[in-house]
Amino acid sequence: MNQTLSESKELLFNKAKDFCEDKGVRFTPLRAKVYQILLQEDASIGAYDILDKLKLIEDSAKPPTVYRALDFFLELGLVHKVESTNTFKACHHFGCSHPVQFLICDTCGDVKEISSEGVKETLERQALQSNFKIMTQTIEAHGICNQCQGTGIS
Amino acid sequence: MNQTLSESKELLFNKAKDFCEDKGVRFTPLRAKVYQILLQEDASIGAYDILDKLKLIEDSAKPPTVYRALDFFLELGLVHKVESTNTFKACHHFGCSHPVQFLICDTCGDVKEISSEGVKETLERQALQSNFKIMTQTIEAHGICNQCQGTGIS
DNA sequence: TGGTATTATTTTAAAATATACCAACACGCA
DNA sequence: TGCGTGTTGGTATATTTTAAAATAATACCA
Repeated sequence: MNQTLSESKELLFNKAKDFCEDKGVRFTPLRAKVYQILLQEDASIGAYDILDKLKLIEDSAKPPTVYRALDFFLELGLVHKVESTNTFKACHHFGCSHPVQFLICDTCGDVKEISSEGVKETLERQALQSNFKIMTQTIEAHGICNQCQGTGIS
Repeated sequence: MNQTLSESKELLFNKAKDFCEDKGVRFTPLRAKVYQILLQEDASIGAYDILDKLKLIEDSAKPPTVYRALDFFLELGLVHKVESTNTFKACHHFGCSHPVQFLICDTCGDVKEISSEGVKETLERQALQSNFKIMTQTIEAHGICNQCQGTGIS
């Protein structure tokens, strides 16, 4: 099947499929296609970019096609939304509950997901000072990734 | 002039005006009106809600009118954008350089801006482990504010 | 295997958010 | 006064997201 995916991503694809089946929700062919498109990206990707790619293999695809699939995955935690760019990214370690933070390179577009308990807890502690009870966190850093910083020393 | 603003907000309004004049940029009547609308809100407010309010006193207002004013204030740091809701909020302590985090109450809509160096630095430290150089941070917590949590004990 | 309930998909449409572009005007300065 | 820059006006359009209704597919149970 997923010949366009690297081996590690194919593993993730199968893990996602199993995850859905375990939960009793359906990993349909359409959802599979959307998920595969998401997996192909190291950057995060916009809904309409997904749509363009999807249309190549699924002529009937329309905006709601993509958004419904995205909603499905977002709900399950298999995909995250990057709020500051209105884009989406497959999560590489779903299943386990974990905090989410993104490092977004404004030079190459790459989006790295990190998962720091410390960051999450620091914000929680801070919120507690206002007696604010946090349900969800959106934490996104924009900047320059390792690759895009020259490695020269002087 | 600003009869609809409380005293503290009128102070802020004047501070913003002075801030612009000091910087040599123009705090025009149109911008003043948009800023006033922003100040009136404790919640954050969407661009089109601003537009609706602006139209009441400025018939010619169109979407670009609002976005231009918003861009102006965003650039100066007088207004922040809440990325997770596509809304905007006047900053209550511009001028001094400070980190920005938002506590967004999903019950009443209130948006509280906090400014924790600790949160900022914790994320920075975390990013450094990936050798990622942060330029800007988007940190937004959704949850329930103090007011909206019952105060009952049992 | 057939019936039924549920869930997914298709399709059309539109709402909500944001920008591009060009012309006209106004203000600050030479 | 005239020039240049910045601001506003106005039209149009792009982008992102959701609504709603009809149809189709699937799971599940008897």
